[in-house]
Amino acid sequence: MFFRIDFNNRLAIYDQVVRQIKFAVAGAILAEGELIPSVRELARELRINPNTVVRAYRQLQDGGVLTPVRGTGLAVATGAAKQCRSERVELIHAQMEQVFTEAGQSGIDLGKLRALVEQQLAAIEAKEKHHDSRHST
Amino acid sequence: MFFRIDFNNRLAIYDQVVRQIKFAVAGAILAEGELIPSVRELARELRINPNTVVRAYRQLQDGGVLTPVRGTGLAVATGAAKQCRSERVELIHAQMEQVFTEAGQSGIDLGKLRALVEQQLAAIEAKEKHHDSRHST
Amino acid sequence: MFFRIDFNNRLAIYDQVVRQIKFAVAGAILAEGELIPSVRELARELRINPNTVVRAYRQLQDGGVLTPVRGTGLAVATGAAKQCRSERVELIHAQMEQVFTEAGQSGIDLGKLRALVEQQLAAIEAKEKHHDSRHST
Amino acid sequence: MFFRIDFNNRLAIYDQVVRQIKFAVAGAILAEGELIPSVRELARELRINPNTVVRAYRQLQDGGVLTPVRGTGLAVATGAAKQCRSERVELIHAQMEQVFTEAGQSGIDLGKLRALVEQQLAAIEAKEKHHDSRHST
DNA sequence: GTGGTCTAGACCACC
DNA sequence: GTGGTCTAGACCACG
Repeated sequence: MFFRIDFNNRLAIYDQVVRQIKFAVAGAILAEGELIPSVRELARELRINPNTVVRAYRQLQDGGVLTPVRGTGLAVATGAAKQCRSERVELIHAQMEQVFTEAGQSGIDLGKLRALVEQQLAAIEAKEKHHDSRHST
Repeated sequence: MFFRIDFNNRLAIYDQVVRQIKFAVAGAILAEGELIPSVRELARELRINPNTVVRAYRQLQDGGVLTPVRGTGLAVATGAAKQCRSERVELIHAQMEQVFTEAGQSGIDLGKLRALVEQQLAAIEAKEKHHDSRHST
Repeated sequence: MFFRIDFNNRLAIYDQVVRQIKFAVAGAILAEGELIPSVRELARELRINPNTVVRAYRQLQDGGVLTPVRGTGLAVATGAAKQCRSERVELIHAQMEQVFTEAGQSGIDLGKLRALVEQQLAAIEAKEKHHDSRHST
Repeated sequence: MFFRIDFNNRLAIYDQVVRQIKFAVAGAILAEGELIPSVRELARELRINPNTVVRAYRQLQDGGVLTPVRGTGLAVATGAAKQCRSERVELIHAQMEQVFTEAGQSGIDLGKLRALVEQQLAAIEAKEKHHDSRHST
């Protein structure tokens, strides 16, 4: 599929799944109306327990991102793309805030901090270019 | 004291204590050889259970940051400052990596991401200047 | 299970658990990869508090003897057997050193001391033979 | 004085003091009727808290090993030597038993165990000879 | 079911 | 007063 679980991440696994599904919808990797992978399939792929996937999917249904298709499975709800795009910024902002707050408390030199940040941004940029060269978004 | 606990943070409380003590040592807020607050005192101040502090302090002892002074309390170990300064970068780097990895996967626009980052950096810079104006490091 | 707690021993209970688990791994009573008893189970069996077991298990994880199997329990880490075998000698040596140092300071007659020692060794030998007769090592 | 405190020993400090005083009496290093060091003096020498010495001395008084000499201090009680000599074996035996029991449980090879023991015995023998060459007991 | 964490409250040895 | 240990009982995430 389109993402992996970071077992070292403090974020709960099902939360990671929720996030990533939302991101996929926001980025149109999952189109509205499209069927998402079955619980079993995603669980196998991510090597996590099916119950964990169930939990994530339920949360996404409750949030209006997914909608059940009788006898078929779950599909991305109509209107979910827009919603997820706006949530995306919030989610990232919230995480950024926490990390930078802690970094600020650490008393680290601002220059070093900026260097760390630039390094990360560059890594993303590199990955994006590589991705674009394969198929345009 | 010199920090607070974020009860909403997914990071375990004792881990937050460990982190903050390390940061304090790294930033020379706690000097080598200096006695740290007693278990009971810190617990009272942070409004957490003494056992939680005990656990953090024990971890710091195991890590060579603190050293016991028999019947008196715990003091910052000699050589801890240097160690904590290098650990500080690692800790922040690790967190950054996680957050930026997720941000990258989110497919967010690189410009928006950079804007978010700059906002955070500016906030830290502002806080630091304010701090410097009170007493120079 | 394979050991008991000596509540009169000055050694902390969780340290006794750590010790005995290491010995069990060293002696191949617990094989690498094998699941160890759950926290609750061992606590029930040894009639100690689960938290005490938690503490011991955590220490063993930190020491690389145990490794978590997500959602399943804790297993003996690969490579732990060798490590525990070498630790075993160190642990016993350290205890021996203490006792014999005190014995030496006591001014006891060397002959009497040797007699005490031989008595203990004989006891162990007897027990071992008895053990071997049940199932070969 | 005639002994040191092993701060790594699991035995409580005041217990170590008690033991060592008894051993000194048993070995006639402290003769019956002889004044023992004052609380302050011993505390300073062993680098322990005077209260700890007080506690040890009280225990020795309760055990009939020491007896107060009005306005002067504490002296070795008459009859203490014999008593301490018999206690000495018991004390060492008890410790030996514990250590060897634990060693037995460890499943260590009997040959290796015996080697460890012989090493310790040899160390004591060497020390004793050296001591005898200075002044005969 | 599993381990991980936290709280509350107790006792001990040592200063 | 200090830290060290243990118990009892609770909640959470994960399988």
